[in-house]
Formats: sequence, structure tokens, C-alpha cells
Amino acid sequence: MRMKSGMEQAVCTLILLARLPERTTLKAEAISERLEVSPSYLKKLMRMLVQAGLVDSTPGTRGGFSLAKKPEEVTLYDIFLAVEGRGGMYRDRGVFTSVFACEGQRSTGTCVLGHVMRRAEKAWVEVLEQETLASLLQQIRKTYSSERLAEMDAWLTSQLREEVNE
Amino acid sequence: MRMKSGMEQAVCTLILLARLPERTTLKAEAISERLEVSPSYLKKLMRMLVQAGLVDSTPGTRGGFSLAKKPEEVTLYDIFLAVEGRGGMYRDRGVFTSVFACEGQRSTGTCVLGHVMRRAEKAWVEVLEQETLASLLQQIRKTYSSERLAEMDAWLTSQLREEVNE
DNA sequence: TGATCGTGGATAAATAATATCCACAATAGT
DNA sequence: ACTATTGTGGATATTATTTATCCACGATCA
Repeated sequence: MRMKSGMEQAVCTLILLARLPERTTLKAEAISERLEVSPSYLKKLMRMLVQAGLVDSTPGTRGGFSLAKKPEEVTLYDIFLAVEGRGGMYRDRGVFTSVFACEGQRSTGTCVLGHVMRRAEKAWVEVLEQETLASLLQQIRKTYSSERLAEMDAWLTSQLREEVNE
Repeated sequence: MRMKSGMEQAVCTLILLARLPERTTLKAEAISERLEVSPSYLKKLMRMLVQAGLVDSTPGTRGGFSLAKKPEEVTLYDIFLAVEGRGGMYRDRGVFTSVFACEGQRSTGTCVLGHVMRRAEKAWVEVLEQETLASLLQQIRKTYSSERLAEMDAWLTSQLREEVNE
């Protein structure tokens, strides 16, 4: 039971996008270079983020991606759902009902184990829901030296693309 | 990010063993038949449970498995650790440090995302630690009809093996 | 019109989970 | 002592999931 590395990539990407000035975008290739990850897989992740409504995309010569919401409105759980999909970590595979169903009679429905697992997962989700891109950025400011943040911003300005005024 | 079906199998197995009378055992093949799962994989799971100290095993003609602890002493997290191993669900793959490390300088250590994930996982673990085989059995008694429980016990007595007195 | 970009799907490669098999050691019954 | 039975441990296949690659397409801008 391991979380996809895609989650880490998605969070990093969104943090970059969150530091982007208004009306500017970043293209997928620039992001994958910065994260040092596979360009094709990151593009796939970007599509997921777009479909989940977390990111806006603009095609074309000066196109790229930008945050669709304010940083404080994007929770870690939103990102998790976008990347890992709904469905939860535990899924009943019918073993319990095999044990307790006597001949032909099938599950009354709720598997006892599933009930506990859902409770545990809920506790887990609640933590992720309290953390947003904004709160992560705040922690990052505390954790990393200002030189690193400055370097990141410098890189961003070197890579960003200005959106065309409509 | 999906939990292994092995977890469900292990929990069911331990519940069966928990209903076993004192000084009796159940052999692996009987268990896998009851759970309707692969015999070889279940045997592998049994080895994990033995190595984790949750289950005792006795080889030989009348051998089999039995619970090594009292049902109230075995938590769901114990089982999870036995089956999924330590290491947690989130593992830093260095993407964060790629983004924030400026040339050569590598991670100061703590990845911000990892910190949150560990908090979330801790909340998740705490729920699993509060649930034991005993509490699960109690819920099972509430959930399933007494006929089913009787059927299960009947099956158990038909399959169990008496340990030889030493 | 041409270059650049995101979209979407098909598909391959890598990894993790599940399953199968076999030689071995320990035990009980004979 | 012998044999049948059972767990142990490892090697290895099979299957599912994740990660990676590739290509045809449509939109945007110079």
C-alpha cells in the first residue's frame, strides 16, 4: 500500500503554479525539467489536475498551465482525489462474506472490516483536508532558506509566459 | 493507493483463529478453502503472521496455526504491519528537493509534504490501533445472524486439530 | 501558414501484488 | 525406524497497477 509518486509530483507542480504571478502560465515541459521527472507522465498528471478543476490550461504558442483556484482553496485531499481517484484505499473483496455467508446467502452488505477502514480513512482525509497549498507554502517559507525561494522565483520568471489579454 | 487483499485475508484468518478453542489449531489449507482464496498466497501470509508473532505454528501430522496472543491484544495495526510491512504509505522520492535544492545542495532533510503525510498516517494508525480482534468479534456478533456464527463454529469444530499434550 | 502547445488515446516498460511450485525440517502415528 | 502430514523458505511465474513513451489532433499566436 504505497502512495503514487504522482502525488508528490502534483503537489510540487501546484506549489510552483501557486507562486506564479497573475495571468502567467508555465508549460508542462518546463515543469517536468524542474521536478526532474518524466515529461510524458507529468503531462498525464496535468490533464488529471485540469479535469479535476484545479488547474487551467491554455494551448498555443504562449500556452501553459496556471492555478484555477486560490492557493488557500486547494486542499491536499483535492489533489489526492485528482491523482488517485475516488474509491478509497480499502475495497472489500468479499473474503469476509465468504467466511460468514452460509451457502448461497450472500453479504448483508456491510463488511465489518470495511467499516473500521472507512473510519480510519476518514481520520486520514481530515488531516489532508486541513492542509492547503497556502499552508504548505507557508511551511516552505519556514523550512527553506530565502536563497532557495529566491532561486525558485528567479527560475519561475525565466520560464513563465504572459497570457494574452482578451 | 490500494490496500492489499492480503490484509482482508489476514484479518479473516485471525478471526477464525480467535474463535478456536484452547489448544487446537487450524491448518492452512482448511483456512484457504473457507476464505475461498489462493492456498499458496495464504500460506505466505501465514508465514508473515507467524514472523510478526501474531500466530503460533506447529508442524507435523496434526499441526496447524493458532493465535499467539489474546484477541484483545491483537490490534488491526499489528496485522497491517505484519502484512504490509513498515515503511508507511508515503515515501519521499526526492521531487521536492529537486525543486528547492539550488545546485548540488541537497535536502536539508525534511520534506514538507512528508511531514503532513506522516501526520495524516498517524491519525489513520490511531484508529487501527484502537480496534482489536476482540472488538471485531463483538461487532461480528452484532452484524451477523446467530445462525451464521453457529455455522462458522460448526465448521471450525469439523476442521480443528487438537494439540498433543506435552 | 507554420510553429508551439495542450488533449486524448494507444501502448510499452517497470514495479508491486498475487499465485504456483519444490526441496526441506519437524511432528505424530504406526 | 518409517511414512504421511504439515509448516518453512526460497525461486519463479502470473497478473494488476503504475510509470513512461509515442503519435495524431485541435487550439492559439506570430
